[in-house]
Amino acid sequence: MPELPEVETVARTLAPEIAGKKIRSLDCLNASSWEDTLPSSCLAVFQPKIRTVGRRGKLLLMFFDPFVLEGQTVLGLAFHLKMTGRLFYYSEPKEAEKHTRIILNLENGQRVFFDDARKFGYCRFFTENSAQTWTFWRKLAKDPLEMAPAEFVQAVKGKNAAVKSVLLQQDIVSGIGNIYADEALFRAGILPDRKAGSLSERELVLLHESLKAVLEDSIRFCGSSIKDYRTAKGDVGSFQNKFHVYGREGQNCHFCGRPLHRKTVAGRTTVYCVCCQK
DNA sequence: ACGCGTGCCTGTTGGC
DNA sequence: TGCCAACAGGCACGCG
Repeated sequence: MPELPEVETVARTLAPEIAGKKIRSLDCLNASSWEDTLPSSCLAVFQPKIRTVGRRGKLLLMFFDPFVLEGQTVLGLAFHLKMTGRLFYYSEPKEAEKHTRIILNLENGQRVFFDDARKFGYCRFFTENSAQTWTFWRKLAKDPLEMAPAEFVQAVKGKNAAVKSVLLQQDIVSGIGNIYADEALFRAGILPDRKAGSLSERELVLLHESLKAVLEDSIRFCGSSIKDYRTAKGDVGSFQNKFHVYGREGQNCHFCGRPLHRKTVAGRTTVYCVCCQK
């Protein structure tokens, strides 16, 4: 399940391959994977050059030379990988695979595949007025790496929901999913079902530091490959070998040695240590 | 306004 | 061995 470190890794592995190249066309093999009222066929008309590849929260962004269509200034393509989405770069011609949903045809036969077994992911344009026309885009908050400590404290404090639930809300803080929520809460020594509003200023600052640390550590290891996630070059990440809690229910805590517990918080499987987290 | 439960979607896993 | 329910979970949506 690609979260911030995985999307960041895909962006970093994709950028050197496709930056500076023109998009010739887009093939949509599954209608629901193209989530825009503007037609993807306009790419074949404008053939924009990709400038850079970036990330906003868990959205992967391809910025290209803007063009105007139906009164909208199109700035680039946004991909949300959700759970099983993958982006692969191929320098050689390649047949679509079973789960290939979108193919981006570049110059010289090079292509980018958007594969997505469960079809939760999507691709669409982002435009100069996405803040008016795209609710998710408008509400998407900064990620922990972009936030100053005081910004994080301000965003989270006073919320009545469980702190884990708050961490998963992309309009409060972006980029975090089930894995990094559990890992950061463990590092910070905070129980996942504590009400966010019950956390002290010191705990909130520690949680922010823990989030930044776990996200940066994971980026260093090219993200976590549980099952589906790969880099744009098809390589696995290795941060899954560094997990303290995620997927380790019943196994011993790396710090105190006691078995880790599991419960549902915010509707998600949650693993934690009753001894090390308060 | 906010928190919570449900549906979307399909491949994998585990129990009988 | 085969069947099938349970499970994985980000986000939109509807309800109270």
